[in-house]
Amino acid sequence: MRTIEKTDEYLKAHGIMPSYQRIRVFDYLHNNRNHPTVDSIYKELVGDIPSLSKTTVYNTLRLFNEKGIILIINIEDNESRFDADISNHGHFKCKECGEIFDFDLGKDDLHILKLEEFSIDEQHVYLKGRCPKCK
Amino acid sequence: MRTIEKTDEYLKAHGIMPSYQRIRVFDYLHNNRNHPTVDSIYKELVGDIPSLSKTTVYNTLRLFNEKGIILIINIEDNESRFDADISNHGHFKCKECGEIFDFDLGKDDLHILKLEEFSIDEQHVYLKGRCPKCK
DNA sequence: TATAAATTTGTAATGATTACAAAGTTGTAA
DNA sequence: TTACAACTTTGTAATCATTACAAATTTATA
Repeated sequence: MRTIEKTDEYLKAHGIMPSYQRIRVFDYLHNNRNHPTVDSIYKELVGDIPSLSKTTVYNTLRLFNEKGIILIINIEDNESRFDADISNHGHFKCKECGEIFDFDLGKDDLHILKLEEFSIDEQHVYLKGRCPKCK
Repeated sequence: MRTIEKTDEYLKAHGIMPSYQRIRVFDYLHNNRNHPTVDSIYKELVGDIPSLSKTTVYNTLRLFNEKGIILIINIEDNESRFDADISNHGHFKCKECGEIFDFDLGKDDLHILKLEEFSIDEQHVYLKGRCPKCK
């Protein structure tokens, strides 16, 4: 479990003022790698922070993404998911159980060779199918 | 320009009853490879088909996707786009001009090697950045 | 302490998508 | 041809994630 002190420094180092709500949202993402939605983050935290507003969760996640400390995962068309793991990796969603799995992306990035004239900021790789358990 | 007769046969061959609306929606997608949204498809066709309903466009596109003759592109989080090119390719969106470019995907699919236990139905690769013109 | 700036909060608006039922169309069998 | 069933289209209303906005609260600064 990441301590409050460490998150405090981490947010400051990325130009984010470490308010209590922001620290709690980041800690939740850091400790829960199951790619939660806004709603699940809110529902989990509002028990501890009764005053918490869903708008604050939205604002906070947008800020985190702008500052580059989280990724937004749009593997579903109706709801965004969030990931504190900002390393270069892809996501697999099982159509049966709904779970989302991480997987490494080769460093080769063959397709980028064909896009030399383009400058690439973001890369999203989404796979869908059945996981080993559901197959 | 694809003729109505050819589209008629193509839809039938994929188990889709070729109504006039379905033919027109498919022809539009086939002839316009700029990854249109529901709204732009609707706005374009309703001039020719005054009775057209946006619900029909939604229903038609969902059916086409279920039958495997179009792809749904969710490179944007707020609106889906549609593509009659069902070959294995990725999409690049320019953050400046908004245009979406196609690019080939290597057949190697390195990352899939690490997912041998998973069965993969769909693969989506979305890149974002600046296109050559806007860079 | 006082004041300005930043953050949080609740409510209302937005907008894409879906649900649903009525109306219209097409196919089929007698 | 006619009647009936199945399918398709249409319009309206509902859904639901997200955003806009302004008031309230908290924090930073002088």
